[in-house]
Amino acid sequence: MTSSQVAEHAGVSQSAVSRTFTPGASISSKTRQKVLASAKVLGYRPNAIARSLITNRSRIIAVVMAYLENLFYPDVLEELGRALAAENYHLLLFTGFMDRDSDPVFDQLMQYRVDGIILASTSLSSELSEECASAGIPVVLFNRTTERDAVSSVTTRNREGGKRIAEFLVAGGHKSFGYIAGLENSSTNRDRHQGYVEGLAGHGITEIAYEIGNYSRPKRKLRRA
Amino acid sequence: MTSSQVAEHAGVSQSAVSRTFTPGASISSKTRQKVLASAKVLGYRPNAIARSLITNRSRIIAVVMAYLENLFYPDVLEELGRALAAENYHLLLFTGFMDRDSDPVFDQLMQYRVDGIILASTSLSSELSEECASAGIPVVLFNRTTERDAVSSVTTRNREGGKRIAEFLVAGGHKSFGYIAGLENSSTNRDRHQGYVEGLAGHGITEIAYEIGNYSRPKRKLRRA
DNA sequence: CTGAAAGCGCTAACAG
DNA sequence: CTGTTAGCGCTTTCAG
Repeated sequence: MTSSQVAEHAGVSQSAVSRTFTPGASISSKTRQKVLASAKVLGYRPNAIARSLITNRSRIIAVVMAYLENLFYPDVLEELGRALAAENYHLLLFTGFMDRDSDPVFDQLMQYRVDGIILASTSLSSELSEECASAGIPVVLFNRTTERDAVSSVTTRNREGGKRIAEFLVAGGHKSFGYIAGLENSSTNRDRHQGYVEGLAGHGITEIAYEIGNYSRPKRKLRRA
Repeated sequence: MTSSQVAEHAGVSQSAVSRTFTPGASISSKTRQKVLASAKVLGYRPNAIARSLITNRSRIIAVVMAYLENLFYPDVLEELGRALAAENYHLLLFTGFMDRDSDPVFDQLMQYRVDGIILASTSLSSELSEECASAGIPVVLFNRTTERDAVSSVTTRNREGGKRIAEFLVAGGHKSFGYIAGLENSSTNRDRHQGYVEGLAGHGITEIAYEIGNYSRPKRKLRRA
């Protein structure tokens, strides 16, 4: 079903059909009704692909989440899906690859001319971040930060969180302290650790056991709903 | 960056550029190299949107998962992402809406001319399932079954599972039995229940307490990674 | 408000 | 193997 076919059926021009499905386009409600009626009969839906080609906007946002094992991410994903749908955007998900080889992912992603990229649980090589910038594709990091100021990022206040944990433990009367790191060189981990150390330092505590955990646990097997 | 620009830069026809990026196309390796070189310099990537418009294949698979709260689904999603990427397909995710209003979702989904639809944690209204069929879009249900034979589905053997649980409990010497249902009218729940009842019946047990749980638990709040 | 016409970037015959 | 040509389905000037 194409707009031309609908136009023919409705006895109007193809442009009229296009205008019918373009919010705010200049069209009389009479013509509009005719088109809508024909569209319904023929089961017509505008072709988003063709539209994208000419408007240069795909209304697709790429979301890159290397893994979903961390329970936090599915929650985020669901929320993201809801929010994007509300704005009539669509979510192209890239997941299930190791953190290392994200470059080929971007190659794919660029080909779809996505309107924006949300990076969670992965980072962008500086080369690619530059390419996105020069291509005019907005990139936002989620739960990550970076020094490059071209890239926006959304995170929680990890340092504050670490500090509060420290206060909490001290207030609980604890006497010996430790810290189990996540991915050691992630900004998330650095910030939490810093806050924790600072918090304890405020109480004159400097002796803190340290271990690296990498957020690891035995790999989950597929489970049944 | 368009193929024409690359063609000009490389001193070949635009078709040559197209052929360079079409696996199996008839092109000399000399021309190919020239094109590849120019493409690299200019940072060219084929426009998947334009390609889709003419080939009528988007290489996009829509995955519909109403919610991701059940830990099983993120696992599936990750696996799906991996598998699709390996075949050079892309995953358009629809999530974060209530089970009821999935019809508008399909409206969106149809506009993108997806090559196929995977439905998990949601069902398709018969009307839409028909429309997909007539549009030639393959649909597969995941973790759901249906009577309509036009629709394929992938599930685990729930009946067998229910039966085995029964055997297990009996073998453990238990004497009184109960069953907590999930969503009561889902095929998944029906099959498990049936298997469980059958299994127990095999041992002459017919008295089984019954309660509906709806897989519920207090709604999870956003958690930090 | 409406239609005609030009093209978005690409693939797919078609000749050479 | 290569270039030329004709569209894919749509939006967007441009006249009327």
